[in-house]
Amino acid sequence: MKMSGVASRYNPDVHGPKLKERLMRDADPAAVSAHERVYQSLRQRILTGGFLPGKAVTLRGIATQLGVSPMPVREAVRRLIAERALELQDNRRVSVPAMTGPKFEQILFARRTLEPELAIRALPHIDAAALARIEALDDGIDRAMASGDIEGYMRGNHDFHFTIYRLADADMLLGLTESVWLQFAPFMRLVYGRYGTSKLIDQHMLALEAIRKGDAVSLAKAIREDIMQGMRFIGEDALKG
Amino acid sequence: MKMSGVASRYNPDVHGPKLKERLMRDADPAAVSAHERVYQSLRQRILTGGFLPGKAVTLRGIATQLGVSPMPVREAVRRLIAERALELQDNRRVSVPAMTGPKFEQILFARRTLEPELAIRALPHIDAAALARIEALDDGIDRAMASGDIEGYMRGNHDFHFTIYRLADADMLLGLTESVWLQFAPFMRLVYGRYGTSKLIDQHMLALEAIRKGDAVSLAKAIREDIMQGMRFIGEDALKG
DNA sequence: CGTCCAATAATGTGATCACAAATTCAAAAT
DNA sequence: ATTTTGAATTTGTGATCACATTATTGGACG
Repeated sequence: MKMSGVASRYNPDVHGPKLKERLMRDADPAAVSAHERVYQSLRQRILTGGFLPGKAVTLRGIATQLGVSPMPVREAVRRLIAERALELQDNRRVSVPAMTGPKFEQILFARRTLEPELAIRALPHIDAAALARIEALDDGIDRAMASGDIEGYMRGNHDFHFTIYRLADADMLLGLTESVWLQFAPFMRLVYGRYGTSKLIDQHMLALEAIRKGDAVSLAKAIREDIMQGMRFIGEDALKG
Repeated sequence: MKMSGVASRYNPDVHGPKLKERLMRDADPAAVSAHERVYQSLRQRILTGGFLPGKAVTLRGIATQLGVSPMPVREAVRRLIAERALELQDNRRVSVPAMTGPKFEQILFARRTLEPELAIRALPHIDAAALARIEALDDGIDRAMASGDIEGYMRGNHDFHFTIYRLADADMLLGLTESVWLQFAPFMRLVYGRYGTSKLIDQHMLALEAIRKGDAVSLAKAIREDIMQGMRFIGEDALKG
């Protein structure tokens, strides 16, 4: 077995306590740690609904899939547990937590409170270039919806919102909001998986219009209604089904 | 050197890859993992201002202090970084992050938004026994203030607020709020350390009164004003000094 | 054909090892 | 006396090992 390829890829064979010949470290100055890569990978997968809630996830399993040792996975998973994206069950197994009625309601409160605020703060910083990027993202969402690409839709929707929110230059509030998204995203996927994207309505038009006019009040309202529409869609179905 | 003592305490000497004779595991059914103990310990220390912002913290140093190997410390620290209680600097060092003007303002927004809501939700669940506990905590705060016990004051203040908030039965919002507290607590300590507790005013009277009356509006207002008073105290000083 | 139960495999946790990068510190040079 | 430099130490990261605990499997018994 040849097993060459990317230099930084993990290969169990060549390691050991007495190992003299180390694998090449890429001298890239912007090199990022393995657990950071694992974290980003898991995070993206959670946000696009790649894990079934309740289904146990194993450290060694992920490690093998991602081509790293179990160690960086442990750190990434620990981080995601802290962000409540993952849950440590009583039998020490890790999984995406299930949704409950009270939790759903609290998420809704947090979103309604935080996200319009972020949008309002972002508004003054949205220049023409940023607006173009956001519009392009919305086009991508429409395409994903039309072709029934659930994963693409979810990624686009996330990027649409957070491209705006990031411009608010409010790191601390942004962090809270990211944690909230990690907690409901897996459930969006469940619902969409059942009904497809045909029933989705692009609610972003009003938000874009408000941005173009520089109208903060309308923008906040548009974001709030986008949240309410999407979450009601989940809330009606997922909790009962 | 005798080095006996608690069975679960870590002793570097007796370990090794080939070790046959393992140290006794306590058969306690409620046994908690080492990284959980480390996490709670570090968390409490952060909340009472036990770390100087910006000052680097070393994994091995904490490990030695707490009598564990570096491994559980890594997991606990990773978790605290995710909660933004600690920060990973670009040189890979970890420390309590510094306060900035924008961050302070965002924390204030989050607190004003989340904590009155938690208090309102808690109110219906505060029975006589719970009220007595909360009053006892307030007495403890007064004693700590009178004796200039900064650490005791901070712990009491945290317990006062979170004993109420926990009764809201709103885990998700509680988690967001805990992250927020971890981010400003170290700074409270800095200010109090400079001026002592003499200037502190116990703002909890109004909150207790509102609880006794079952008046949600007054309770929310009292919490909001408690936050504003405490944070203004920090904001005026810490950012300029 | 379903139900226990023992044996086996897999998993999370804690510990140690190895190494590169960062920090520290002391001696040499200016 | 201050700066520079280079060696030695410290630190974070990734990997592997060991073990208790939890799942899973496979066959014996009803």
